[in-house]
Amino acid sequence: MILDDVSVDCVIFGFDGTSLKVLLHQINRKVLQQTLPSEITEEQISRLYDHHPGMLDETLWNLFAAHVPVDQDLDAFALDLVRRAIGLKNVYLQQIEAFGAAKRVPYTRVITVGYYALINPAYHDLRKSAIAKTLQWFNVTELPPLCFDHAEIIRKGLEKLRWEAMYQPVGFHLLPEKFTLTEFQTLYEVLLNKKLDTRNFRKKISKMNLLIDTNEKQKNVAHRAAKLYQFDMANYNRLKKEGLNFRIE
Amino acid sequence: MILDDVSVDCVIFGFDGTSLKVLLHQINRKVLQQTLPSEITEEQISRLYDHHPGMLDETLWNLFAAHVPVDQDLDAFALDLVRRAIGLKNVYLQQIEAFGAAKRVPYTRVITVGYYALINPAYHDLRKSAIAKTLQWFNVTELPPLCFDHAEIIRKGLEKLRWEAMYQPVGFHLLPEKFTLTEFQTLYEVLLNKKLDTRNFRKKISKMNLLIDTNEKQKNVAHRAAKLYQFDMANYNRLKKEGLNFRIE
DNA sequence: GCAAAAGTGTTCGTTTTACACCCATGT
DNA sequence: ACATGGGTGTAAAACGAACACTTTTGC
Repeated sequence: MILDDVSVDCVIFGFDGTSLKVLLHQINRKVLQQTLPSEITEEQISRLYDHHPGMLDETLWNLFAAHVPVDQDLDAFALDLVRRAIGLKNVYLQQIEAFGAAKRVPYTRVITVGYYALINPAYHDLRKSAIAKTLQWFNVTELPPLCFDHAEIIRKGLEKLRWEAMYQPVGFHLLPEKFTLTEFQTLYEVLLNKKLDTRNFRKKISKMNLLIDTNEKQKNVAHRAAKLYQFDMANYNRLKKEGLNFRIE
Repeated sequence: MILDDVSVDCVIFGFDGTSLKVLLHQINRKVLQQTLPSEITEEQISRLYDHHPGMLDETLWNLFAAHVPVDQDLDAFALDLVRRAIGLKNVYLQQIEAFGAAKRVPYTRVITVGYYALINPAYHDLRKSAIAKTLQWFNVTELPPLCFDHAEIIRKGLEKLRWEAMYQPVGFHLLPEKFTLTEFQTLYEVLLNKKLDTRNFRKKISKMNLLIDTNEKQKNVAHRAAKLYQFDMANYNRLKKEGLNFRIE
């Protein structure tokens, strides 16, 4: 059994080294069946379609959304949803907030809880996803027409991501496991939407002691190869207890 | 018609000049009828009671909560709820987040959206409230046994309030319209849970240009009377556009 | 005149900003 | 050898932390 009036919507953010992207999809009945929990009946799916005509509009794009099963925790269900969408675990997931305008979905009342996920697109072969054919990455600054209030959910998600990235090292979830300082800086320039001074940025980061030098370098680049670093989660947790305040702005 | 599986829970914070308080109440059937929207039938109230036995437990205290009417915006409904609880408008209200553990309410599935409201207790004669007899302010550090996951909602609300107070001047909503710098400092000491240096605090505040000197002073105090200030909302909005960053930590 | 809280400046160390050149690598 | 991005230090300014005494008021 699912709750007819409560859904979860996931904004999946990715960083390709240059710009911040959102993963969107277009939906059809077959895809919907794979996206929703297996216990859902044909009749329930039909009802969803009757209530969400926008879902079938081929000019509109969607976030990953599904109605919440009556017996599943909200957070756990949001994780499931991301897994079904892109076929992987270990995704960093945060709740954005609840969206509850009475008419956000026409014809029926659905309150949705927004989440955002951070992934590194290079890690994920989207062709393996069950709904691969309709998946596409969009630049956050150039979104296509979106279903329902999905544009608003993305806007709020982005606002929250920016905020969190400034005060907690969540940015690492958008990078490959091993990354260069330039990649790291570019990510923050994109998130904060402003240029940062390279020397000052590097000084700040290195004083934080949050990176492990892997002693590896980039390969096959047509310029001096950059050192590769890893995020030092263990040390971050240690320092956080002692009151470290991470801040990049 | 109300949604059986979606409710709103409001944490009402107040500051009495010394410590941060939460307004809680104990509930009975008569009170519940006044708290819920008028369209709700007797039969629906009975169902609520069947599903929420904790609500009638006289040893437990509650946040202000109600199920969401099918045709009302979530934010607007949360405001209504606060008004019904304490009988006033112009309350600062923020969403905390959605709480969706499958078993947060026993016997039935209810996802709740938490909000926090900031009020100044001196302004509000709680005796005028419809549910006055069961209302009580509790220190946030000395909460009584609470219904459901209300302790968790308060904890998260407090966390969010602290966070917002550090980076946005929301603290003003907890003070009287005219307040002294000492009151303002005490508020932030309570919110941040640490002592602040008076001279440095005053320097910082005055550099922000967010206070209007009312040219009034305290009266009938057994010591030098302090100047009274007002928050300069107009200037705050102007400065925010130019990129002021309010920060107290 | 005394108790109680209001109000005020300076010094010192830290952090932030601004800024320009040499280095390593692939072609 | 050249194009491309990687990597580094220093000086000046702004900011934050620490700290003690005088003023005003009611009793």
